Amino acid sequence: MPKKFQSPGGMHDVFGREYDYFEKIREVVCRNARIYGFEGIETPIMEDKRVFARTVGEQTDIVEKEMYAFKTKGGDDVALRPEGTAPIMRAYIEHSLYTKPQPVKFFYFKPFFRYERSQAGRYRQFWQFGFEVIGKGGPVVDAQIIKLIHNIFKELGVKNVMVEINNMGDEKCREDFHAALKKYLKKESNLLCADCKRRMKKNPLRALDCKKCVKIKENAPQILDYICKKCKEDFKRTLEFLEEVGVPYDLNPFLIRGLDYYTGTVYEFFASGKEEEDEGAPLALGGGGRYDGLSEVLGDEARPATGAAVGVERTILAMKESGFKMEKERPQVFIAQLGDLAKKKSLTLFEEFKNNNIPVSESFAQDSLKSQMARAGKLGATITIIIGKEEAAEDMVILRDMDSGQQEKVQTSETVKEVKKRLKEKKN
RNA sequence: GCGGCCGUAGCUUAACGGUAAAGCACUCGGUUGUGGUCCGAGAGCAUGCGGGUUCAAGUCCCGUCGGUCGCCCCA
Repeated sequence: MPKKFQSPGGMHDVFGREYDYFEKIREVVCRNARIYGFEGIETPIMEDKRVFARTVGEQTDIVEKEMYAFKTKGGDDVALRPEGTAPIMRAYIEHSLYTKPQPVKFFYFKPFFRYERSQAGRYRQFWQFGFEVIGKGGPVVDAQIIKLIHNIFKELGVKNVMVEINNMGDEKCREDFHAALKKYLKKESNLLCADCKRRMKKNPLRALDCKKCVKIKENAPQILDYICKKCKEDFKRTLEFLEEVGVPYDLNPFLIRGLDYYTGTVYEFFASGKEEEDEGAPLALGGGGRYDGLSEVLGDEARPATGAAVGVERTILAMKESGFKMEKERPQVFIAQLGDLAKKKSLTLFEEFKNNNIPVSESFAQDSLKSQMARAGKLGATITIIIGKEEAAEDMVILRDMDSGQQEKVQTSETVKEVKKRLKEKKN
């Protein structure tokens, strides 16, 4: 008995309705990205492992336990990309893109890989779209990317999108804050839940984001009191720009991003979907921020940079929750044929429609008219062209209005013209 | 990596420990060449996989793989 194969764990086939969602999002993203002056970029699906280890952070879960890393036959350590920013920075440096007019703006829409237990909106192969602006930056750029993503969500019908924003400070001010926070947490450790006590060492910042440890937040040192003048000024201006373009945001002084390369302003997008108080934290749709230090980690000069990425599967979840209706593209015209001569004429006619940019469906592989009509009905065709033996012989076709059932014979040569006319009438 | 729940046809679900069913979907019919309704028929390598208990396992037990939810973390 043949064994049935399954797709690898946490990875899915995308087709049918799901594919329609993907295509819709891709279309909206690409169009908006172009308008905002982003160019597309494709980087290899894998990179030298160090590209991620150094940038994302050796201590992060992504690098420590979630990377699909392996040795090639040649002995190179490579990893399937777990995220999109580091590869793009690598490409920027490798191709000396700082010799281009700055900043360089890239967008992408592609799959990423992280080896972890799958869960709602979390897969081992997942898709993200994202934007990166490298070489020249400033608060206005951050605000514009947030606005861009906000627009995309709006166009995709995702309701109740919330932006949470914070400033993590640059490396220097962050260090001061970390020290102060650690000291505080140590002193107040009796307020911490068991989980937070455990993560004290590795990730003390998480305590501030913990739902159980509410009390600890009250007197905790705030990052915003520790960041330097420049960070503070940048942050303030970003917020002003956001107000200018009408993007509502929540200041979240406890927002922390999981990747090491972030500096300064950071933000995450949430869709608050159905409000159910005691449910877990709403799923983050995406996030981003400044990463001015990244280029140096990869061995280049300092380059101001900022970017954001959004999860496609999570966006689809949010679209569905928001009641977004995927309107299926229905064929307007269907060609049904009967007999060999009619089949030949159908092929020619099909090409003629194609040349006129009118999408046409067919089921040439089926011979019985009945099943072809059934197919046309199922697809939702507006007009069906029927070419029977008789019609083929006299060089005519039947146009059938699928709603009213009315039929009319026209010359084969007039078919496209007549169909166009009818479709137009239908629209009005 | 850890814990809860789940795994029967393409899909949604039945089956007291005793012959594995139904609906939807699919294909074909309901006389010569006409769909979305109706009627009929057909087809389908279905109990995820491997062990165990039992006269007998879809059903109970163990393992494993997958899914799902949560933890961790994150998109």
